[in-house]
Amino acid sequence: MAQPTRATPARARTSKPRAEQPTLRVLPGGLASVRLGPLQDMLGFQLRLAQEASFAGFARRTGDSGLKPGHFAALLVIHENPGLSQTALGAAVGRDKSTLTPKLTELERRGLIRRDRAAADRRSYALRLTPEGEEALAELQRHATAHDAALDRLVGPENRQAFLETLRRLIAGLDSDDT
Amino acid sequence: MAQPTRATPARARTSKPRAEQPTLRVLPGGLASVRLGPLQDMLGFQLRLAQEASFAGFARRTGDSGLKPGHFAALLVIHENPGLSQTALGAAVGRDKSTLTPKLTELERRGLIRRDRAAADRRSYALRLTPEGEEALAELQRHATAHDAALDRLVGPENRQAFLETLRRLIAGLDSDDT
DNA sequence: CCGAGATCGTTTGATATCCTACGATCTTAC
DNA sequence: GTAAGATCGTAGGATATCAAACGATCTCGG
Repeated sequence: MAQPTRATPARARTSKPRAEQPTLRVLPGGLASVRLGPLQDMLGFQLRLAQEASFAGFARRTGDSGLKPGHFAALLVIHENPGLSQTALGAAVGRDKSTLTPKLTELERRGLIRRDRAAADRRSYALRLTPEGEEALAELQRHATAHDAALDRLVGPENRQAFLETLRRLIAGLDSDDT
Repeated sequence: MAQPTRATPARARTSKPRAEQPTLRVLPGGLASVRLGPLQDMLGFQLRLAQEASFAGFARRTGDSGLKPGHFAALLVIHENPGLSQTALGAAVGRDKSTLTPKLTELERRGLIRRDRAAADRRSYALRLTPEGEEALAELQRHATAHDAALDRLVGPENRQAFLETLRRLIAGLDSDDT
């Protein structure tokens, strides 16, 4: 790759490695003392860590059922929009349709959803929750509510709305173009 | 901000599917009109979308080099902590050591890093950037700075610090236990 | 010293995800 | 009507990720 333009203005930023330290101890135990440098203050990096922590927290709550955040989102959207297609569901939850295929196959196998051929368009499926699906959703909803309450406590209830709006601005603003 | 006591005491029941609609049209084009229900206000869900949008935005900027956010984080941490081990790097950037193996192999193949056997512990590698690695890092740093500036504009410079701290609270608070 | 247990990096296996390709079907321009 | 093009769900390939298991090596108690 190395394109020609790479005329080495280099050096530039990234702070220096703090003059030859004695090899910097990265303790055996696990940890600590690893400098993150600029990363420590980059929104994108912290956003990733926060998202993963949230995902793990949710998964921890629902661990036993084997249903993860993604399943919850799918069941919820199907519940809210009975009869929608797989493609529409994917767009709503932000996943490619091909990613949903195996997920929905599994939810169907578990008896949580039905995939009826849409009368109006025989290529697509009309997704619906079965009674068992509604039940599973209610159960997940309980975990989700508890999880969101935990997030709320950390965010600070008084900041919740502003935080949410900031996230939405990021989502909308990065939707496929930036400067 | 607005948080009238958590206005929505949880509409408890995932709101109803709006009595049998005429099958709810999910337009062909790309659509819209898909109700997200409670998902719309869940921090975890919006956090995921925001993180993915940010990742995509960064990747779009560095697309040509083939270096993604993960590579940037790795190069930066190595730069900041020359000589650290793969395990320590993984802990710092939040990735399992086994995930880094192929990534580092590639960075080495590209000549961006060196993996010297650590004198003190011949099981581990002492990671360092090569001059080419420093150069690549500087280039990525430019993209990262631009990207973060874009995020800044969306977050609102005056909210940046608070937003960052909120993310850190979430990360720390969910670190492996909640209620 | 010496052996038990821990840790390092790798390998392998399981998911998750995207993209591209594909057959079936729908829509639309003629 | 009909044929070209778009879209639906699926299959396959590529990458990313974690967890478990493994050989090599280190550490520590005796």
